Amino acid sequence: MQGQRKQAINEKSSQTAGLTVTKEQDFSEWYNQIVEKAELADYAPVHGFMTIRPNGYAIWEAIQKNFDEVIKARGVKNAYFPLLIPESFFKKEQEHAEGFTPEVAWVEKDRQETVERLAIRPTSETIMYDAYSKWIRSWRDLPLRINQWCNIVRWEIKMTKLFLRTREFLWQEGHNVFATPEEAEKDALEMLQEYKKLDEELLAIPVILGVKTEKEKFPGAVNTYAVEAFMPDGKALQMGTTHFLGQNFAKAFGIKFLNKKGEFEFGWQNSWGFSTRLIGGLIMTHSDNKGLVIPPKIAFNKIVIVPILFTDSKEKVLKKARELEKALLEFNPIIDDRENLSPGFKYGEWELKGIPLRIEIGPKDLEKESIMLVRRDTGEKKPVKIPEVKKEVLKSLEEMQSSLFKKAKAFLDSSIVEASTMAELKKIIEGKKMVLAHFCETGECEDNIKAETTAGTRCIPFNQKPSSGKCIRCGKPSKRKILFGKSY
RNA sequence: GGGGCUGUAGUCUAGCUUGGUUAGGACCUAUGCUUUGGGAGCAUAAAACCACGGUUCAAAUCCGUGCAGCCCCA
Repeated sequence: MQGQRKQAINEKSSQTAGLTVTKEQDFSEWYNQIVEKAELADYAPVHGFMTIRPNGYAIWEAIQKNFDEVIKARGVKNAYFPLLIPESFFKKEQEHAEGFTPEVAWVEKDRQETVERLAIRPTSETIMYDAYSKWIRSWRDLPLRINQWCNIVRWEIKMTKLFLRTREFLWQEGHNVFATPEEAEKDALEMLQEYKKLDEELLAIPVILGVKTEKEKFPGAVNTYAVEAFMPDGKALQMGTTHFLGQNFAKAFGIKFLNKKGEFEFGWQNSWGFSTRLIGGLIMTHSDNKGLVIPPKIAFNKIVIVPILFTDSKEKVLKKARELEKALLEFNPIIDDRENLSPGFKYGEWELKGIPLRIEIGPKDLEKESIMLVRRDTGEKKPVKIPEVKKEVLKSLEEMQSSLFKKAKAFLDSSIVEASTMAELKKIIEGKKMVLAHFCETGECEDNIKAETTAGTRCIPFNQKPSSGKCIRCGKPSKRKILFGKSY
């Protein structure tokens, strides 16, 4: 809000609304302005926390609604587990404890009555699996599939980027238990496909699927899979992750069942989650220099109707606009009948807020029994006869959805470049693209590549068919290629 | 983890260097009138020095600490 932001505005002080920087000029500031001006979120009084405003929360609700149906069809049930977790729970699984302890927020106040500290959940494996150990007794209790929609707190030292990095965020975390490893791993991979579908079909954000390296995987997991998108500023963004946990947590928490032979066995588990970060990815991927662009499928209000109000024809125009509103009710249209604002102002405002379609209706249109239909992403204006409106709206929404995806897909595809030397790799990453290269998959080489390239280079998970070659760093045999790039 | 910058009405700012009238302007908001096909006009009103401490006759201004925000580098 201050600093850079002020400088940016000084340059264009005559402008009173809309964005004051372009996506190309200053990506980071452009992002901040969209979040603020489209009223998606706001800064909270406490460092690293954010308030999600109704416009932003509506996007989250649409994601929730869609995904909730998906998981329920898979037999997952929603539940809710406590916010506070006893410290001892954390220490039961060693890798998990080491991975999360540095960023746990502890509740210290008024806890004299107990010796034990309480953690605000940074993730809920421990508290959920403690409950699971009580609930699971027999093979007949499996599979157990439970998801929760909740908030979590990870007390990072550095942060702040609304939606992308805050200390508190909302997410869903699913935790399933199976009788066999095959089922658990298969389910984790299927969930990865569900994430891909959600990201691509609903959010219109193309993703890459893959498995994380040893260094990048979730603390306590056997395998971590992820879907990653690529942002216009040259950084990858994780859009969902699933973990095959093996029996690590089951052994730590005593999740065991009697199998058909009457023997005790530990359960095989997986977990999977995505967060409000998706909203950050959505904003960065589709929005432009006029403001937010929301893919139609995720937009709650898909249409804004702007009646053009002249004194002598106001009543007639408003009446027709209200009829349209009624006819288009299923798209949750906004009718902007504010009389003190000019149409131009309204166009700008709704473009900033990302409403997918605009219907302009004025006296000239009435004479022709038509309206003007305007697409948010292309700005294309099209006269439509009134009886055809619903049909054209549906068509435009579909076209917009697929056109946003195609555009983002073309960008992703053009952002992956093959390299065979470290010099090439560095150059490509500096050019804000990702590198596809052979890699020996040792932690040592991973660290070296990170150290030798510009800041923030990471291995990006990528499912690549096996192919033989030499590691780009050490020259040792490589079984497949892997992606490298900067990452959020 | 390292470095830099910033905090004045709901928003953007002037004033700070060199302490000194009633902290000025614009947008927004409210009311009234006139308007409305790409960001309308006039009038009136309401509204601010991040917090705490220090220096001083006097602090938005100088100093310290805290809180908050932004950027760059790891």
